Amino acid sequence: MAPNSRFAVAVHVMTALAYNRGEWISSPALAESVRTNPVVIRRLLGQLRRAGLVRARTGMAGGVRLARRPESITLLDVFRAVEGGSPFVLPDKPENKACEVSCSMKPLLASVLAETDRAISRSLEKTRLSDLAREITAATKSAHVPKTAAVSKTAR
Amino acid sequence: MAPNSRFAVAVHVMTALAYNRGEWISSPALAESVRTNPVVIRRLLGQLRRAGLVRARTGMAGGVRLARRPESITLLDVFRAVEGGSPFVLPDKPENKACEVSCSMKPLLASVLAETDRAISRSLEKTRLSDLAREITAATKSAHVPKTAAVSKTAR
DNA sequence: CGAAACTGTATCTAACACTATTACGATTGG
DNA sequence: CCAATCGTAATAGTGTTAGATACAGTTTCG
Repeated sequence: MAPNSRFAVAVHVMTALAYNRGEWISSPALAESVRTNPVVIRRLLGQLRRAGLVRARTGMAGGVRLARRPESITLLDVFRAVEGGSPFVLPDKPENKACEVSCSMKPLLASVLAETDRAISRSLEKTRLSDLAREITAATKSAHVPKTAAVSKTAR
Repeated sequence: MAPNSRFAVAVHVMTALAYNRGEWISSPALAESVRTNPVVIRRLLGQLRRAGLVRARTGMAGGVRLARRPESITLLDVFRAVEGGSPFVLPDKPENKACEVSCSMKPLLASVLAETDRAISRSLEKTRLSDLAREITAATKSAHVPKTAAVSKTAR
């Protein structure tokens, strides 16, 4: 799979949980929806669980559901849970003391990257899981589908 | 070094060139400022050159200088030149036709990531190379330094 | 009770990306 | 001619990620 698809997969999973609000969904079911391995999903769910975004239940008929209302969870919450921090990093090389540019660079870069992070955060916090779930409902309705009705919502 | 430090190094290099406006700076000199290998710098400069941001001159006393005025180059130009596109990617797995969420996910994610990219772009295009060069001048002045004056501006 | 279906980890592997380094041909100035 | 440079190729080492198998602990249900 693509490298660094964690955020995309996390949004997919969280949206599926929001769409199936209240139900306990298993990692194999989510894995089929994402088309990946259940363990990959469980690893991701571990991060989301430790961030307080989902609750898990063990045992048969176990699975995962959102820990909070989908209206109160934004993509920024998901992003923070699964991506450590900035997608860009500062090299941690020591500065070259003989060079004026090198000596001033670190704080300069830090402020640039911090501003970029703020921009990303502001963008992501505009979208809530409830928005995405609603869009899926709309897209599904507009598609000329349900003859069999009551399709398994995620898969299986 | 840190993975994905290309953007940070590119900003460092371009700022150094803006600070030494008009002069031809060699890749070994830039490499000392960044504390990395000259070839790493030359590879990066290749991307910046193909993007029309710098000009190179071969031969002894060769090197690189900005191709345009530092006032007309923003960090977005630098970003576009060295980072392909979005820091996040969509997995290219086929969707699960039996799942409503999976079927609607790709366009949804695409629009979310596109909006994030726009936010990053708007943030980066606010800063011009001339801004950074000026900040280095200010930082260097405020430091209680020049007794020896006329320090080699980059290094060596 | 016992089988079945989960979660949560640990571990291993293969693929991939990135940095660093060495090497070499071509170019240019002194 | 010689030295310093660019541009590029080839290679090695490192780190990250997804995928996959395995297994202990938990819970439901017949």
